[in-house]
Amino acid sequence: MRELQSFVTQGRQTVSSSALAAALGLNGAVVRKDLALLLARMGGRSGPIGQSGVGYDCALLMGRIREVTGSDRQWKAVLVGCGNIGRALLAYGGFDGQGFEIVAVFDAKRAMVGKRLGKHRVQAAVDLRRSVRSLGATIGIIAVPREAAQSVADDLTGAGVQGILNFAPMRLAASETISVVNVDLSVSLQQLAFDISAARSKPSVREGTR
Amino acid sequence: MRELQSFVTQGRQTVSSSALAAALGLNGAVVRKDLALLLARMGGRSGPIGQSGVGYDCALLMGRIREVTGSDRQWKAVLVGCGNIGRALLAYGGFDGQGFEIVAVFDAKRAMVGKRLGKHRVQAAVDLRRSVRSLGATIGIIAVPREAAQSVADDLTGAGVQGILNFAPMRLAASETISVVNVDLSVSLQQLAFDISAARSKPSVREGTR
DNA sequence: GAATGTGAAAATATTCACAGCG
DNA sequence: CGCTGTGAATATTTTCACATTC
Repeated sequence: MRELQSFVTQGRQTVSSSALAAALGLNGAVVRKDLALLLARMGGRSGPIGQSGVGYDCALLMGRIREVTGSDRQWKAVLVGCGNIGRALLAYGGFDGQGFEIVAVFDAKRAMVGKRLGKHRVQAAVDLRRSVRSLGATIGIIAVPREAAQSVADDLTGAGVQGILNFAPMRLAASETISVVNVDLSVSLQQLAFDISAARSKPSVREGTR
Repeated sequence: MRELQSFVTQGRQTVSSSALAAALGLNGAVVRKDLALLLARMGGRSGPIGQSGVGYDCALLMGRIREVTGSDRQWKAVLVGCGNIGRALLAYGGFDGQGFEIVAVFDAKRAMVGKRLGKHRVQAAVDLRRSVRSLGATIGIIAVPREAAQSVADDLTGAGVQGILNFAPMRLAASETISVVNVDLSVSLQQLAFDISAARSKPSVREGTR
């Protein structure tokens, strides 16, 4: 999506699989196949999306990708924990543009409850279930210390969220019906240390998003 | 490493590949093969690490993994950008225990320079190259806005870091000799949205660390 | 001419299954 | 016996290559 956007920004109407691939450090066939596979997920028929001899219409392709990845919907998320990471998330801002909105903020600490953070008033963690339901939030963001994370995850699950973005450095035990994505700083740092070490022995590159 | 640690905490001396696999939601053979492959990276001979009929010695295995992943070394990192994410990283703390230490903090904003954040005094971004060299830092952490990220990456590269942990929402163009790990909030959220959407159509679980 | 979509081929990864060891 | 280490068997992913379309 980012590369597509940058092509659009450059004023391009269409882009070829190989141009995209070059920008991403991939093989053109990968892009074509991934696109075909991804779009095949779109329930019914969406038909071929590229045009022989021309490439892909950037705007059209972006729309289809948004659709199939769920980025076309509006996702309501609740943030649990407003320590440093929580506040960083609130300040991050880049969510709205992507269809994500933080609709409530919770914290277990008495001292935090009632405080204002941006446009949010911090609520007591006790009210989490009720609040999530009444707001219709579908995503929970866990930004609490490790010790509290599992219990928050259980509360979120009980409240009926469909997915959890977990910043606590642990694997959550969660129902099969819930999607969990972990963002873990120490894992990322260790990944980097490993990549650096590996690069010393073998002269090949490694890059990835965690 | 986390699962191993938790087995140790539970008082276990040894652990079998299948016990580890169960904790990680994997197949025992995967664990054995990964371990064999990972330890094979250890330049010379390290010999078999598990014991037939018993399993793996947790402490020994952890040591070997640390060694091969570079977690046994002490990594010095410089943090560039002390907005919300930067400050969250500083407050995170969990680094020292893992062999990572933030040895300097930089920011481009005049108003920030000279301020104290924890035990660090924020330095002017202009001094980055000199400072990185004199401190012998090997990792750079980019926590600046997207617009500034590439230029910071170039500075870090010029200063001779071996790897970059990038929190800016973009792909950095970097020399092949530098390892880059990206941590991207909007990508993680989109991943979650996709997983949720996918779970609605296909009844399979998806979980991952980003 | 340029570039897609996709079978077929090659490369990787995962799983099975079992000989061998303590 | 319980469990590792690993060949062999599967399955999946990646790449190639080309007929087809605009």
